[in-house]
Amino acid sequence: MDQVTIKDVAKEAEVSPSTVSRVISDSDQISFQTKEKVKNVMKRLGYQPNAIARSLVNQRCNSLGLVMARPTDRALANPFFTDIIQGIAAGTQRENYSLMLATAESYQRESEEVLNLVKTRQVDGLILMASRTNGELINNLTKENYPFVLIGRSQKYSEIPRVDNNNIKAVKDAVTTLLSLGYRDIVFLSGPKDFVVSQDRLQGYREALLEAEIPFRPELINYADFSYEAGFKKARQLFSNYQQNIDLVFGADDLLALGALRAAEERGWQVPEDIGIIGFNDTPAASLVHPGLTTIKIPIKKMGEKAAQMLVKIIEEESYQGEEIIIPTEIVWRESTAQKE
Amino acid sequence: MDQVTIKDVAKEAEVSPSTVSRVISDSDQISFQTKEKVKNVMKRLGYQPNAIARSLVNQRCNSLGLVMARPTDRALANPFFTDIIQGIAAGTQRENYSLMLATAESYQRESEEVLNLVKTRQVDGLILMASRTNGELINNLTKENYPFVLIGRSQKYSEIPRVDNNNIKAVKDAVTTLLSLGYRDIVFLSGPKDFVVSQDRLQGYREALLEAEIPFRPELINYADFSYEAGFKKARQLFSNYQQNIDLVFGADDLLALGALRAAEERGWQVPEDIGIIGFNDTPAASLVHPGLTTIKIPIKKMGEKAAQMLVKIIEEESYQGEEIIIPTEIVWRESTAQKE
DNA sequence: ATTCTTTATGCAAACGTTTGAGCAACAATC
DNA sequence: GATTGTTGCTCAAACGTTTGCATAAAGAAT
Repeated sequence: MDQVTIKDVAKEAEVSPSTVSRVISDSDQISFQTKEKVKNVMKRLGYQPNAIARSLVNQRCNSLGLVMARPTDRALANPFFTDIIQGIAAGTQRENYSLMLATAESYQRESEEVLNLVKTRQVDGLILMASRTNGELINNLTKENYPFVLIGRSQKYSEIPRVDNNNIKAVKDAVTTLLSLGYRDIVFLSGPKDFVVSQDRLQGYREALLEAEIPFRPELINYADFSYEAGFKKARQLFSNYQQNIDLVFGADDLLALGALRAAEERGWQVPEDIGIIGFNDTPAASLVHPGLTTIKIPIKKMGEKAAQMLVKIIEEESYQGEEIIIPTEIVWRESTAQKE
Repeated sequence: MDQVTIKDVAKEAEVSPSTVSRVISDSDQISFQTKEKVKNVMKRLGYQPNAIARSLVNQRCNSLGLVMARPTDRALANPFFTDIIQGIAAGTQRENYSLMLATAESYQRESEEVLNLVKTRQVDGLILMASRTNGELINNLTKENYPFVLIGRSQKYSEIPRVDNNNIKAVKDAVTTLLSLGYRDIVFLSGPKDFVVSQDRLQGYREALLEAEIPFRPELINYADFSYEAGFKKARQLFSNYQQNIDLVFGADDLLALGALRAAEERGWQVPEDIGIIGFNDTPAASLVHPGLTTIKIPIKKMGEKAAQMLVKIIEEESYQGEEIIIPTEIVWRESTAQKE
């Protein structure tokens, strides 16, 4: 319980504290014999350098901060949350840093938490989730030249260290492939308009149609919250309005797609025979439902790892200012889509 | 970027650093006028006390450590993980502590990570997940009187600060109710034998039968990994072996129950008409499948909060040694079970 | 024998706080 | 006018490290 300090080790080994310190850092100013002697004592006493004291003199604490809002829209945050944290934790660890996790009740308070961490010097840098991240905050951090990395995309700030996936391309590629499978009348079930992800995914859809020279039908674009219920309701309504003229539902999130799946089932439509369905994110549930949901998988964990890695590099390498890393996505084909004859 | 220190504030306010410090702690040794003057300067310079320096002198860093293994059995960890972290984070924050998150690749390395955090004094106390937590580790921490709280239950060590739910009672109550609904031949799909949760849940099942004086049929007890696939395979096999003689499947985890649901569907059995199904944990997917899965919900988030709260109390109150907090569970009735006529 | 290098170590200051002890200045008591 | 008490502040040590500089010892070069 009582802490063994460098002085205890020094006394026991009959050297000065500075010598012990230099043994720890494996300085070549210390003779082999002394090193051995000191190392033995350290082991015997179970000595571990006090990280706090170290941080104080080094002016660096070897820890990264992750700030996440934990608001009510749990549905969106959930699968993402797990993987992103795991990834970041893994990356952080690999770089021999610690991870401080701060959460905030709201997006607004998120900034306060961030600033608190920063100002009190509890972390050397920050990983921020882009979802709706406060623009002012990012501005401030940039201005102060404070190390940070963004996960995701913030519309207003493009020249910023970040790791992301290309939502536009992911959807565009998927839709293009779906068109080649024979689908033509594709409903797009988008998330809320004010999310950058929503806008990007929708754009991918439009670009694919444009390229394939398929006329764009505005009534097929629909907005809903990122939730199962919202997807269900919207899909049900769509199905009854346009039943003759749609053959696939593209959900901008798996939850939306799962809602649509349920709506199809309710209507007695066979999936994929009567209508195809595709989602986004490869939520765990996507593989558990029946038929399995075709979806687009983002390697979220890897994104977290990359972010941590990049942040450490920004912190440690004076000249490195960060970059934009785009992680490729992948379509996971399951039974909810098929080749149309 | 450059840090504003207490000395800068002192100089600017024409007082000594100690005075500034006492203003921060709102000591009554400082006059109202001086306090105001100093506070103004602090605000003007944007001063925030350096947490590291503070920790060094206080011998306390105001942060809690959470160590989690992130092994391959992602399925089990997943829904739990999210909520537990959110809860712990919320609790930690409310107590004005920070949260350090360390993950380990394996259960074995979990101990190393823990000891590292502890020895280097990066945290004031630990929250441990019980799943398979290393017994030796717990022994050591207890012996050293190092503050920690366990979430879940470790069989060997009962007199330990922890927050948990009562798995035995939860299952027993559920089974008792199910019996009263008319179910009688209940398959129990257990998790791996070496998990304490598995054993407890199974025991709840047996106690309920015993109390209702229903003969125990050993062939109805089956073990599987906590996974969807394992549940599916086991259930499929059971269904073909005992199709006349079972009317409900109790999955010790939602994934197992979902697998069983799928197996029933494959066989063309109607749920709940032909067979009832119940799970455990109220995984997000439980409400997304059709029919909705009846399940037992643990308020995981609340458990995390309680754990954080208790840990802080242990740290701060000399005399308080912690306690055992049992959080009640709740049955969530959905369509996969019904009153049998 | 003297000076110069080299090697191995110790000294002391610094990092930014907190806090017990000390001390002026003034008021209250006799 | 001396004594005591109170108020409001400052001084300096301490927390456990790291690191630039000084220095002692030993050997090499003159």
